[in-house]
Amino acid sequence: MTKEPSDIKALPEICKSCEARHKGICSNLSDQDLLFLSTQTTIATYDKGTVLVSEDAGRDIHANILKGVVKLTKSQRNGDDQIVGLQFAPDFLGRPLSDIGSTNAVTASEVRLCEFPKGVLDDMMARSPGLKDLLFRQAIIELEEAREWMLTLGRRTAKQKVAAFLLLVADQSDPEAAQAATGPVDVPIPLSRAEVAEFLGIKIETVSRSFTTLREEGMIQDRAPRLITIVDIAALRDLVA
Amino acid sequence: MTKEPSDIKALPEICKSCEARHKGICSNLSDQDLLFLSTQTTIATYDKGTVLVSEDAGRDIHANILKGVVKLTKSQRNGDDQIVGLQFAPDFLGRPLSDIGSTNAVTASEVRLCEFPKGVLDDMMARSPGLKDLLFRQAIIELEEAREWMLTLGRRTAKQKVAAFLLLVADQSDPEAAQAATGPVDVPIPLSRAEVAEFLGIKIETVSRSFTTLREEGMIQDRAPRLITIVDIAALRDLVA
DNA sequence: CGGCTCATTGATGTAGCTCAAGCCTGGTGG
DNA sequence: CCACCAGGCTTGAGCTACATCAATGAGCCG
Repeated sequence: MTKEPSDIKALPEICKSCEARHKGICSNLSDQDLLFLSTQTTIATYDKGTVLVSEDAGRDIHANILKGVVKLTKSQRNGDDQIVGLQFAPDFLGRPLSDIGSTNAVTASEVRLCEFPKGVLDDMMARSPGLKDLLFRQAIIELEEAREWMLTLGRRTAKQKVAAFLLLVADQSDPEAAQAATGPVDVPIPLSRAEVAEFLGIKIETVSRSFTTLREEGMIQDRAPRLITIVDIAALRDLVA
Repeated sequence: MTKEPSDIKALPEICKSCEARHKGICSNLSDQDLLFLSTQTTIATYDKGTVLVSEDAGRDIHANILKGVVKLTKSQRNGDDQIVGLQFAPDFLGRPLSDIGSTNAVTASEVRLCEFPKGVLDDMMARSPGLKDLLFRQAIIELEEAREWMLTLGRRTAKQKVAAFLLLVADQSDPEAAQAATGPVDVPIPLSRAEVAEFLGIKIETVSRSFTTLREEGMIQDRAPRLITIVDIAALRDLVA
């Protein structure tokens, strides 16, 4: 982990080019609120595999994701975890009401964060109702996504699960191409096979077999390790039903 | 469906004994806000199987649940649905930011609601920030519950799924007994076998077999149709891991 | 080059699905 | 009051998708 203290005067440098300023949580802050917030934040980069939020590890980061992918997980006593969601830039990461729940957050790649100290978030929410609205909105979006994923976990075959995963990632990495009715889409896969398995509730071998089936059927092609292209995204969408 | 217009002067009658007044969404309203709200609400009772919220049926009720059980569902084009959550009194039912998502709500029993007209909720949220906080809080709680259920859907066997369902219902219908470390708990089952199957992502026959296995193992006993007793709730909890 | 980790592939086992037959329970009508 | 029927639940017999166990291959780094 490396830290770079944010320079108070450097607001434009930090925030101007920041996605969170435009699409994320900061988009609704007044200039002076943003200036104040920027004096409180720390930019930090974490290696893959770092625990960012965990009840029993006592970590509870609140931050905007600037770069990278964070996986949200739930654990059982027996040891095997379930990935319950992924977060990408410029999502807000952290538990607004941190007394509730026991979801953990772990980096799935190198991740760069813009962190708020615990407590500053609450102050800002009290001060700027627009911020609270945005967090409320994100919570509702995440709730919908979670419920949508329950469909994938409960009602779909392994092949459909992998297809759903590819669509999710495609939509994240290249929204325009993914929304298009047709045409190939290049998709970087942000997770290892083991992590995909954890996300889909199946075993790693089954993930692998599903990938090769999709490849044999011409729906996807391998470009490089961790990079595939979806040949016909409409067909893939169709498969998921 | 039957309707009873709420009497403006009858605030005490309607709200005093209402769970929502104490534990639910109304608990944070001032007396005059509550009085105003009560002039806008309608008490209504719906038969089992009534669609309360559905994007494409054009229904979008906002209400407190006074009695009964509501199931939240997601549909696929292929026709088979997934129940993604249950709601009980005195939960708030409805989509605070109704532009997001496509979850449906259908009554699983006879249900009595205290309905707000669409729009009044937004007014009240703007007027009473405490109300917004409560809705925010409920959204986060539901998000955690959804993610917890993803564990059940993705990582557990049929028997464990049924056990998890019984624990969920027990905790809902008799929290004190369900929290207790030991002792039998009577649990009314609010769903048909078909609905339980839809909730757990398994087939109805498998639900049935799991029930009989649990019965044979002495973990549960049949009391009546739709009423079982959990003989040893700690053991059941243990099973789920 | 040897020793990693990660991914693929094959062979076999099994939980849960499918298909199909009873069986209660409650309602309806003679 | 009983006979009948319909819908929901249970049980059985076989099948299939995925898990498990095990071996091999491909990139990567010391």
